[in-house]
Amino acid sequence: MNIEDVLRNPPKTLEEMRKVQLELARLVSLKGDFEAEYVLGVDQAFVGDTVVSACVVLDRGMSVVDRALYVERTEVPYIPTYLMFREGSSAVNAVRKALEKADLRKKDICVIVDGSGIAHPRRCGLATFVGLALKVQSVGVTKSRLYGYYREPENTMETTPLVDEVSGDVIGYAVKTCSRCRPIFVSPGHMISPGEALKAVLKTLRGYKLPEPIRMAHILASEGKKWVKSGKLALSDFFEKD
DNA sequence: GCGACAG
DNA sequence: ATCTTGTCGC
Repeated sequence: MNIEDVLRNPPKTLEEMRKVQLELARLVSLKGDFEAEYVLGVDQAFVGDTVVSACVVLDRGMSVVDRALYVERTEVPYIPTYLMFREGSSAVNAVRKALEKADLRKKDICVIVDGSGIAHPRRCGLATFVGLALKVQSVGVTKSRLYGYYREPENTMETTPLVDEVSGDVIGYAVKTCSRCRPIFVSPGHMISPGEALKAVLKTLRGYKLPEPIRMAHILASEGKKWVKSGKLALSDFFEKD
């Protein structure tokens, strides 16, 4: 069983999904530094069960280089810890489309996803799924905690470790990115260490609560959602032009 | 049984 | 995530 099979033939029951996550978690690599030339942000918006995935490509200076939208239907409802089965396919396709448009090499990118990495009960969140599916470096960022113990960071830009509730391993960090905001949670998705995942987020912050890649993707997804509702954007084919 | 629970 | 206007505060 490999991840291509998962994308082609998605598990149907929760038990199957749980098993898939456990298997995929074994394939994760927590080695790697944040040295990519380009940072991609991925986020989703919804219109009923239609997923609108947005992927924005930025350079190290956080200037937007390219954007891509991918729209598809989803069968799976939102169930905590099983988010990858609802948004994973669309998210992966949006990144593929962006990679093709900008003609980028997987070795030169880091994908920051709006969702958990290994900070997940079975160490297999949405960011991990995207990283494994495309074999690219990925980082997960969430606005609330899904899994792990942590001490509330008190001062702006203070970071505290996110600890695995069972093993005690450091699986990510809580970061108080702005004075009067709740912290965001960062964890490695694939091919990067917890410390470097944190560096990736800190280096892409630009005065807002969320790192630029995610913030930009969120804005694009909202635009895409608007277009879908007005009929100006239809379901994507496997690979179509713009 | 009760509470927790990404988006 | 989504439904939604104004509004309090840095």
